[in-house]
Amino acid sequence: MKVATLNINSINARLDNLCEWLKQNQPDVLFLQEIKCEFNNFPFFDLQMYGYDAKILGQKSYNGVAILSKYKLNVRAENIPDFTDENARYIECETFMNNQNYVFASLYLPNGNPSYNNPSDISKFEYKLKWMDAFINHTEKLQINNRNVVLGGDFNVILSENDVYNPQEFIGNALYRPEVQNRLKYITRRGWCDTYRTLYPLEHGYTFWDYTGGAFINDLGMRIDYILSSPSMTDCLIDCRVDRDFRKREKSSDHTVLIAEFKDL
DNA sequence: ATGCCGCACCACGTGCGA
Repeated sequence: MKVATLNINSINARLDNLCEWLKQNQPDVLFLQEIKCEFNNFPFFDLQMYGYDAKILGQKSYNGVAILSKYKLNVRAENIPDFTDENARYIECETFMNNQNYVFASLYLPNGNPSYNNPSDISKFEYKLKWMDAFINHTEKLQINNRNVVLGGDFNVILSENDVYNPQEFIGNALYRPEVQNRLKYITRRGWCDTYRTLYPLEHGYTFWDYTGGAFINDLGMRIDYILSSPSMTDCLIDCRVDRDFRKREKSSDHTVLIAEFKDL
C-alpha cells in the first residue's frame, strides 16, 4: 500500500502537475492540504479520469483538505470530532482494501505565528495549541480497538534541530516552539510511527522550501509534513521517502510529496 | 527581510502563508 501526502497550495492552480504525478506514481491514497477551493470548484471529474475517488472538506481561498484513493472512500469525520473549527483542516475516511479496513486522515495544522503587522498577537498560537490538543485527544480514540490508521498532512511542526536548515533562526517560531514539539512527540510516544524519521534517523527529510530567496536550490528547507501510522501498523512499514522532483517542477507548490509504503497486514 | 513568491478573490490591492 502506497500512501502519500502533499500540501498542494491550490489544487486548481496545480491540477496538471497533480494528475501527471498521480499517473507516474500511482499511490493508493493521497492526502492533500490547502486545496483552497470549495466543493463546487473541486476537480472531481479530472481525478476520476485518473482513477481516483475523492472526499474533501473545502473552503474558499484558504485551507481545505482532501483524500484521494483508488478505493472507494467513506467519510467518517469532517473536522476533528467534538472540536469546533471555523477552518477546513481535517477530513477522515474509511476504506476497505486488500481485505482490511483502514482509516485515513488528511490534516492541515494551523501555522500559529502572528501576522507581521501584529507581532504580539498570541491568538493564532493559542488556536494551534487547542487544535493540537483536540487532535491528540482524537488520536487516543483512534487507537481504541487497534484500528489501522494512517494520518498524513502538513503538521506545521519542526520536531527537532535536525528538521530545519537553521534552527537558531527558528527559536520562538510557532513551528519550533517546545509546546508544539512536545505535543507531537507525545503522539509518537503513544506508539504512532513518524514513518520518515523511524527509517531515517539522521537525514534531513525536508518537505518544504520557501518560494523566496532561492530556498530550494540552496536546500534551505524544513520537515513539516508527516505520515504517521498507528501502532498496529508499525511492523508493516516498508519505506518512506521525500519526492523532491515534484518541487522541481514549473509552478510547483512550496511543499513537496512525502510517500510511505506499507506491506499488507 | 511586517513578505524576496505565489495563491485567491467583494481583484490593479489585500490577506494569508512558514
